[in-house]
Amino acid sequence: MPARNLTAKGKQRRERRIARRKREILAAAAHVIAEKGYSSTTTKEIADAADVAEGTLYNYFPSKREILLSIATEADVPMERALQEAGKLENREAMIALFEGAFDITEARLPFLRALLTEAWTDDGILREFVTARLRHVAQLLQAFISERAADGAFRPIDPALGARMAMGTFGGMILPILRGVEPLPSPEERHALAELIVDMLLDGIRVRQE
Amino acid sequence: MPARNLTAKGKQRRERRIARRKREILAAAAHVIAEKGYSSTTTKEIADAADVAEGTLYNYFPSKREILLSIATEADVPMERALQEAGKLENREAMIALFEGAFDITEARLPFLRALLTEAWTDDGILREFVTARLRHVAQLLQAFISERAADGAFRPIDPALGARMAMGTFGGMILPILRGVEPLPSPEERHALAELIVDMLLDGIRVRQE
Amino acid sequence: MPARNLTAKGKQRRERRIARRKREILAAAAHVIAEKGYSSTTTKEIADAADVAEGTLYNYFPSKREILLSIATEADVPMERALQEAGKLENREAMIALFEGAFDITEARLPFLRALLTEAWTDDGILREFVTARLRHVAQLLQAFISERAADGAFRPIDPALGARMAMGTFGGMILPILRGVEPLPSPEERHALAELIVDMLLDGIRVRQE
Amino acid sequence: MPARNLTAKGKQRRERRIARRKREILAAAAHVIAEKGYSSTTTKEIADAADVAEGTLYNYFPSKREILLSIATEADVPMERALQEAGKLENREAMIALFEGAFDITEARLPFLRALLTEAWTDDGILREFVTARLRHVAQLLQAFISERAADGAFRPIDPALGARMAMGTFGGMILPILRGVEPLPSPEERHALAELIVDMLLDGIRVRQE
DNA sequence: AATGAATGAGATTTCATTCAT
DNA sequence: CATGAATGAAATCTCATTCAT
Repeated sequence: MPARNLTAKGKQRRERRIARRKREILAAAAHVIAEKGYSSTTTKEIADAADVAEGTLYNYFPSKREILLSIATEADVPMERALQEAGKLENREAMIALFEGAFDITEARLPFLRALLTEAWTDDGILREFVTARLRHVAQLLQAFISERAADGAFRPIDPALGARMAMGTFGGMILPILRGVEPLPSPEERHALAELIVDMLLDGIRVRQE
Repeated sequence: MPARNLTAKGKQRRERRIARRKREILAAAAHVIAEKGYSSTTTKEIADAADVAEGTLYNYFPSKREILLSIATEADVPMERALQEAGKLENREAMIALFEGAFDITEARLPFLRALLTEAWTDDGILREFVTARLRHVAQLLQAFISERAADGAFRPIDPALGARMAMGTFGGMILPILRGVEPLPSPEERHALAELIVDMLLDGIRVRQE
Repeated sequence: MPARNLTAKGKQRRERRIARRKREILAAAAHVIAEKGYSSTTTKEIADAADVAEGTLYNYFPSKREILLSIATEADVPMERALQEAGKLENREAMIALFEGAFDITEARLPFLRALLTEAWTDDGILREFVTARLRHVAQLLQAFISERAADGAFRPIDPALGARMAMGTFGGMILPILRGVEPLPSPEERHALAELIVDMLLDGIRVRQE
Repeated sequence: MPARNLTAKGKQRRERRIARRKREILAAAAHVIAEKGYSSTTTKEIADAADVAEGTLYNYFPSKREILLSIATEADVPMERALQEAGKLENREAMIALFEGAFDITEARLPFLRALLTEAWTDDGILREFVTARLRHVAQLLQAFISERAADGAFRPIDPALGARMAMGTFGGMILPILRGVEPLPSPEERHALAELIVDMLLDGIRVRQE
């Protein structure tokens, strides 16, 4: 029997090896691209970072651009999952969990997210497909939450869209310096306290209640 | 006739002409770079946008990189000025003026700022020299304000640095989509109301006071 | 007045210079491609043959392939012209003139034709656009001629299409070794005699008339 | 179990298997190379066409170039054989048989011949070794035939070399479009009639004898 | 000063060949 | 023997910069 008929087991092992190598290249590429931006990064730098020859990249990705898109997708996966888990925002605790989870995702995919944001800043296609869509989803969750609370008189009657954008901006103000690499990630212990702080500031502001 | 026998007046006119052409090139370059990012933008594209030949660029700037740095400086000028005018934050009105002024600067220099931020996201030198320094200045103003109010019992005793970052993040959440071009600039009339809203939300939060 | 407004004269001179350089590059490229075939020829070889830098090629042609197509067009021009001049074939002399003219074109465009035929052999698009169309035109002229002569009893009643193909094949048998470079071009003096011979052989064959 | 303890029978079977696989690869390669030309054809395309892995090619041929040379040889074999059978041309029937046989060889080796001619057009080595040599052999047969007939007054006293070239050109005009794939092969029944026509045209031309 | 063709270093991509499995 | 991922040399193409006009 010629060797061209691989056993099922051998085929699986091969597929796993390919998938693993693909992930390795993507991780290396995300690191370099996060540092320098996509167009300033050369395929040679990606290859060196992944410790393979330049030609090898092209056994796994048809072009440099396709590497970038795979990074975007990879960065997208856990966001998608987290949002599905987040479900409906119902109260302070759910909001805290949402922000806390966002810190966790950031940790897990820091270079991927940083590379993604870099390109989203100039590439409309990537912005729309991978960033705007997700942010809109979050904004909807927040808006629905704000509207409900406003309806039962718990929240002030501001424009829910504006309120959502402020909440996201507030979180963005925390997370962007981390993604950019000028601030360290908060430790897992600090995250809960920080998320609480953000939520409380959003809810009650900085000013002491004048009773 | 050689150019060396110029009257003082002629010399001035020549200098003004050069300065004007330089600004034209910078404005054109800022537009293109804001759209595509620095390294994806070619000198030909800049030259075309400025309606000059490629070689002409090099009569005004020694290199492509120097064009980027000039853009950053140009974007920086009004921020510097605004901060000096802002002086000490003293009360709600001063905060509102700070945010409102930021909208005005954004309008005046939109492509410059967008180009600047694009590169700051990946270029540490530009980040430090043109962005971090300014943001730190704003952060200090806000921190001092928060500390004072906290001292006299008007604000809650949160970490002033954190409070400042939240304030800036909140504003960033408003301004980034505008810089990115996915949201329109608020009209001059809207700006004051928007700045008031931001400040009030920061001060009192979204939740209705439970008296 | 800034230099960007060129005089009409200067513009013409510039255009002539560009056209001349374009022809130089094409001629050099045709030489190399005629020798080695299109895909075995590197842009470096073309550039060296034209005595310019590799990058310069791309100031005149958007891609290597476009150079090939320009060669094909260039080779096509005189054939087109000759066919228009050939008009209707009417008698032995017109046939002789047709074949003799084909020798002249071959001399004028030898490398272009050789490069063209090389690629037409494997490239269907080039074959159809630049070769088949011309050959079909010639075939039609010959067929019409044969049909007329057959109608008035001067020619034997063979299939005119077949007769045309034989005539062209006969000429091809003379010209292909020349295009391939294994036979020298006949001198201008030899050409007429050769064309006469071809035509007479076509008309009367090799066999002596058995009266 | 090591392969070295093979019986004579086993050895033969192994050799036959190797030879068979080699022929399969060559046939596949000839197909692809005939379509695209040698240098535009990749080893991957050859391997895919032969339904083996790229590496497998190198178990049978030391290099891509060697595959081409084997194709040339393969194309050459039946021509060699046919020429030996053709023996001396003696009369009209022998000429017809020569041309008819050439159609048969063409059918048997179409992709091999097409691939061979493609490369012979640009590769001097291949031209000399595989094409010129054969053609010269045919030309000699034809020349000898023409000379003899001319000596006994049956043929007109033209240059025998020229006559041979015209005969071959005439046949080339029929066969090249078939090799190129723009005309279909004549059916076995048509071939004899076609060969007769070619020979009669060569002998007596197209013009009706004016008795 | 202004021009834009020329340059060549360097970027992306291809592909014949090797080699560990 | 068969495989196909890995390799890296070489190909095509890009573009910041220079320079003759």
